[in-house]
Amino acid sequence: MKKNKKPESTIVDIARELGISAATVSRALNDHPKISKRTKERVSQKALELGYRRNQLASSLRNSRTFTVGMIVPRISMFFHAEVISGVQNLLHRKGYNLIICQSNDSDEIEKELAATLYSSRVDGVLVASTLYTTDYSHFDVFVEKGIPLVFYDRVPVDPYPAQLVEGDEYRGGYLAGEHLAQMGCTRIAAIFGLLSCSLYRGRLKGFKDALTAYKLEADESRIYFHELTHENALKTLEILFSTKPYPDGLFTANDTSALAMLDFARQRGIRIPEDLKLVGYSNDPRAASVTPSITTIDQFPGEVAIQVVDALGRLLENRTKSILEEPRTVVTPVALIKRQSTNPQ
Amino acid sequence: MKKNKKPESTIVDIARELGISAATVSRALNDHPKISKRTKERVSQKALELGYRRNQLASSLRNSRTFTVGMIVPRISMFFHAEVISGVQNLLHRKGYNLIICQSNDSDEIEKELAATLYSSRVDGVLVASTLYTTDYSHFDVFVEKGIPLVFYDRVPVDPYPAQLVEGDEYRGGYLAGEHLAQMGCTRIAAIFGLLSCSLYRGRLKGFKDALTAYKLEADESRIYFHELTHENALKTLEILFSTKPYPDGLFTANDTSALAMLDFARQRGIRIPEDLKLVGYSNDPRAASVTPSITTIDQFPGEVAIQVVDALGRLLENRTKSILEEPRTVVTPVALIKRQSTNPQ
DNA sequence: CAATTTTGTGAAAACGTTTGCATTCTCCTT
DNA sequence: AAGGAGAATGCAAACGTTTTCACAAAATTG
Repeated sequence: MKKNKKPESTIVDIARELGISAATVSRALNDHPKISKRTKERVSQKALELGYRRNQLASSLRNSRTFTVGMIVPRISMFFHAEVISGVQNLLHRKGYNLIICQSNDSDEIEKELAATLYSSRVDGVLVASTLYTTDYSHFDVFVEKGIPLVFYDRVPVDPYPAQLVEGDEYRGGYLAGEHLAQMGCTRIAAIFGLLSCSLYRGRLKGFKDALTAYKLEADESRIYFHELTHENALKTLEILFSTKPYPDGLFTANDTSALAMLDFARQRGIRIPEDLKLVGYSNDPRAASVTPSITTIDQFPGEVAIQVVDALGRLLENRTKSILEEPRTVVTPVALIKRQSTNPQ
Repeated sequence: MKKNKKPESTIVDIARELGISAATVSRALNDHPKISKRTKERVSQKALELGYRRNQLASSLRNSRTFTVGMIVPRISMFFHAEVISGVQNLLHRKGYNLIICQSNDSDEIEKELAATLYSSRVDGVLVASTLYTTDYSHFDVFVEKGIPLVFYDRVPVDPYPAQLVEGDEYRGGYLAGEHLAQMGCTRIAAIFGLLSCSLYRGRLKGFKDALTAYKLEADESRIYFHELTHENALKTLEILFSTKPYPDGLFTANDTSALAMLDFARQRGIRIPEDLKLVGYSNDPRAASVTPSITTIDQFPGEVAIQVVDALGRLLENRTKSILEEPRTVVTPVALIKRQSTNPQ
């Protein structure tokens, strides 16, 4: 199937055919007020006829605006991130922006590389949920220096960084979880968090501890674990937690994958949930709703996060055209406790 | 925080500082063989010093290669698609390509728009899982005409279309499901499919019917339903299916969401699974594994789909540089039956 | 040592679009 | 009728890079 690729037609082609200048064609296509109605009609007619499509590259080069936004996420297929991406993409599309998606696979090396590529592509703005291990954010400096809108969300820099931040109310999430377990009568509460290098878990831990304190339960440090929140890691920790009596009667895991691991472990060891142990997860992963017993968890409202992220970006994009730069600002998105069977004594 | 955006430095700046020509700088940066080692070193040294980053726009405009691939999917957050996107993004990144993601939200109007935008952005290739309703594929003609690599996957054109196709083995998936239900002793087998406008369900239906026939079970048309596969729709259909005895003793749903709906319905109506009814879903959604009873389903190996898609695209991209165009070709990716509790009589 | 090849570099054009400024033409105004 | 205003368009430069062609200098050859 030999294809004779037609060459792309340009405004120059249109101009030639119509016997006018390329400048006029350009203005006509952009609905410039000084161009006569008649010319505009002739131009758009001819454009259609020749199958003309604007070359966005050339346009962007000239205007230094690409109408493209870059997004770096740790893993596209994680439920929360997939939802945020989906929301962001829809919102940006409405504003006439494209979205370049990159995933760091939670490697800060790759993250660096991606930042460089996005800069090369001269994106108009960048959205980042960084890796769990990013502590040095200097690979984003180039965007700050060049005044390119930069928004961090979810996993945000721990130390002050001159960019917009959109973060979940991690403290409240942790607090709600701890409070709920306390209210349900747990006294030996254990918890599993991710590494504290990541902003997420710092907040959750603090909120969790404060809740226990508020309920006159000392947070027992020996029952709090920190590691990457995978299914396997969770099982290992649970082995330890349930190796010596008294067993914990409440468990907060900082993601739902670990909570699901607890369910497996419980089934295998004959631990009854919620009777013997009450369980709270985090993220409101769809699986948490469909397992038996369903898992009490903290919803992060990814749709709302998407809205806030795009909103913050939008403000920056507008300000940039006015070349006013905004103060770094932090937006906190809500969380909510979703009560389910795993903490419900009937 | 007023920022004086530094202007971006260009190869011309480097050239000026070094007292050489821009052409030489360009060649040095691209590791052109004719440039002396010494010059290359001086250039890359100075580039680093000035914080130079290639302007990909200008480069692309000149070379008419953007190293960007566009991808149109119905919904980013659907499990299967999120997995494919994730795989594709990783593979493309390794090849030095960026990925622009677009979601059609299953609207063919939006799909059209997105195709036009991607063309405007002069992507080097396009990957498409079309909407459930796309029957007219002419908005992709522009890519075919201009010889831009185009790969359809998952939801592919039903009628012949001159592009590469990567589709799951839908026939086999349907067959495996029907066969398994038959082997487990079901005799009154019902099924719920999506609309037959979509390639997916045609294949699954045919395979399913053939399996029943092979097991001497006539496929009872009155027990086969077609509609958009949402939770609510499934419940409505189930109301009908379970309104008159004899009730079905086997059910195949063409996605897992509907299978989960069946689980809810069963719980509510006191139908025991698998004792009273055996259930097979499709897609191997993570929820299918974690519910009780866990749901037997068909895995589509999204990772493998990603590999095949990128492979097909890769061949096209290479051929394009040699300006040989490949015959349209169809690759079929495997599926597998994952047996779980919903069909397992202890 | 002259002739030839090789090596390294530069000048300029090109990619397709946008835009500041200039220009033409028409239509008023006094 | 001269001058001015306004409308519609054109000219040419610019965005930053790559590449063809040409050319000088250096190295090789006989």
